[in-house]
Amino acid sequence: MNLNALKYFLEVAKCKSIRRASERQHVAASAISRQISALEHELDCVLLDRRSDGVMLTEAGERLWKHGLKIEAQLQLVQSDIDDLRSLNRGSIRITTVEGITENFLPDILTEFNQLYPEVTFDITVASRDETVDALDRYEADIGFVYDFAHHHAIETFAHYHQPLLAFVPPGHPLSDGTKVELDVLLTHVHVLPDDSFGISQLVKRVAKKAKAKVAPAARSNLLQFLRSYALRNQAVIFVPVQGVYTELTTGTLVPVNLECAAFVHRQLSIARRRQRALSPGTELFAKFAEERFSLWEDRDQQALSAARDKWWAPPKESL
Amino acid sequence: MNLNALKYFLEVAKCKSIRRASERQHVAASAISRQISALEHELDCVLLDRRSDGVMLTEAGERLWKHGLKIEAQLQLVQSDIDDLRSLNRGSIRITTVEGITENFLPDILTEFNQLYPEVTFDITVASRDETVDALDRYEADIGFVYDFAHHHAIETFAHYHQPLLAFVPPGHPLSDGTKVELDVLLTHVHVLPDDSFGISQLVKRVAKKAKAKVAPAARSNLLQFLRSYALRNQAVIFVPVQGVYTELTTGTLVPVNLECAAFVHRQLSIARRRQRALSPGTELFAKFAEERFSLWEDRDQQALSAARDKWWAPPKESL
DNA sequence: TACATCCGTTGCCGTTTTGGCAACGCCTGC
DNA sequence: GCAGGCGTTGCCAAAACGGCAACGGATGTA
Repeated sequence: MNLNALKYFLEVAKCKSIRRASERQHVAASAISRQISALEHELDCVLLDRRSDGVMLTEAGERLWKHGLKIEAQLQLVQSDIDDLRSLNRGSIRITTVEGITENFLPDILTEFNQLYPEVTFDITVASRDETVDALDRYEADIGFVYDFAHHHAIETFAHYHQPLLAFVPPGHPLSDGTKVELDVLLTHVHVLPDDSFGISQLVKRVAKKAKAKVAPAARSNLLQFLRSYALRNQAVIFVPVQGVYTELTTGTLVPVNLECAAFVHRQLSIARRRQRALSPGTELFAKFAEERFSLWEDRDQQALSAARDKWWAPPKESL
Repeated sequence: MNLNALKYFLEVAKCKSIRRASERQHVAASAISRQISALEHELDCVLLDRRSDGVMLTEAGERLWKHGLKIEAQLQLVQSDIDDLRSLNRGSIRITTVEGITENFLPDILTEFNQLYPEVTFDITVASRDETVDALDRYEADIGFVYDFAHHHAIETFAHYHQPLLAFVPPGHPLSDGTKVELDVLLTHVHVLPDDSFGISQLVKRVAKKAKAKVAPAARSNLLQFLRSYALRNQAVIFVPVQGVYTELTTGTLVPVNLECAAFVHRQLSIARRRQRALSPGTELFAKFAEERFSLWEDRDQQALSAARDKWWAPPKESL
């Protein structure tokens, strides 16, 4: 088998077109056409279903694609594994992550990591949980960060950052003084939620349904940043873990609500990786590094939260 | 990277010589020399330590070798995965196994499997436990059978065939009538043992040491078949699981000894495979097949054993 | 129906890569 | 000092690759 042919085929599989693949690979379409013909002959099967508007993968093509991605990843690994020998630790780490840690935790640990290994560069893609999982599955990302990951045949998680779901309001909100409140009552206030692709939204709805409370967000978005800004301007309740509003919490632009909800406690951020895939030494190193930082940041979150409570919440009644 | 270059390199790594590799690959030595130079240039490292009598792998070479084997295995997998699409299930399954199941269990299930999938061929290598593990680790075998496998970073076991260790003697031996005997007494009789690379030998010695009994085999061998033949001719005790003497047990040329030893009970045969390695569909199929046959053969072993006891052992005293 | 447009394929031909051969330099053992 | 290994290099032929332009087929449009 010829690696060039495989490379072309993988590009065609991505583009679903020989012509587009030829442009992206900077070769003539005929070259790709021929290489793939040779591949088909060698494997004794038809890889592409030629249509008038491009190509579709046949079942055999799908299988070659699946293996080809793996082989491609393996080849990249060789280079970094040998580079690692000179303890250069250069190369790029591709991270796909869900939003929520992109403002503090992630930039912070990346900076810290870069101080130790300046030659390492990062390639960060922010995406939904499902897209993150897909990117890992397709070897388009080396590791990923996801919330409350349940199960996927090809993905495994291996480090956990405990991040309970909390509710926050801007200062001045009636609940900003630490008044104890149940979820059903809280939801009668103006609130915002992420869209249903977020675990947060699904969780809040599930718990609300049990409590027979009505969820009627004043705004929904696939961008937490928007929800924060909206909540600030509209005195709305926002549901996020501390990390999602860490900056606002420490600067006093958002205040925690005194909500206790058992179902919200067990949320966690995890590092995810593709099963049956070896990672480059640098990526392994970074994963370990991130894992170590998890507990540090759990403490920071907790401290920020306590400080905010102490600052904003009225002293408990029994001490009055 | 060029697959041809990698292929040459892997051959060189195996042969530890460019010339020998060139002969095995049917190309000129100069071609290989150049390809490897190119590879070194591309990876920016030295792969081979050129000596007067051949080459040695450098550390970088070792790493490339490790990855290369994996990539090679992946490539083979593509072919069989696509072949499998036509449900031909052809191709070869490479099995490395320890001795002991090579006379009855293995030929039997292979025959049975071949009746279902006639296009599959087998490549059986009998080796020691360590060699079996090595073969799996180096991708030279697809799956393996080993006894009492403990731990190896790259190998995992996934099906178990319970095979207690027993003692057998030829008919006419004083212990052939089912006289209950302890290990220390049994070892005062003439006995034979496999060499120390066998788990059997290690286990018997360990237990004997605890019982302060002396192990002094009249014969040792790395071939069970020899030990059986020797035991038969010399009225010696032989330690094996039922599978090791299944034929002799059913034909009445060997008789079980009435030995009870708790430490001997938990031995098992397992199927082993390399971690992080996908197997061809046919191999997966065969592994499942073998696993299913395990329980059937556990029953057969048990029945053969019971039948032999009923036939040879004197009735228990209390019934006299 | 005729035409334009997009697709993948094929024939031709120059370029690049690969491999065979023989000579070379090097080391080791006799 | 010489013979017999080894890997490497220069030279040249063979093979593989890729660009270009023309072609056949499918689709959409006037």
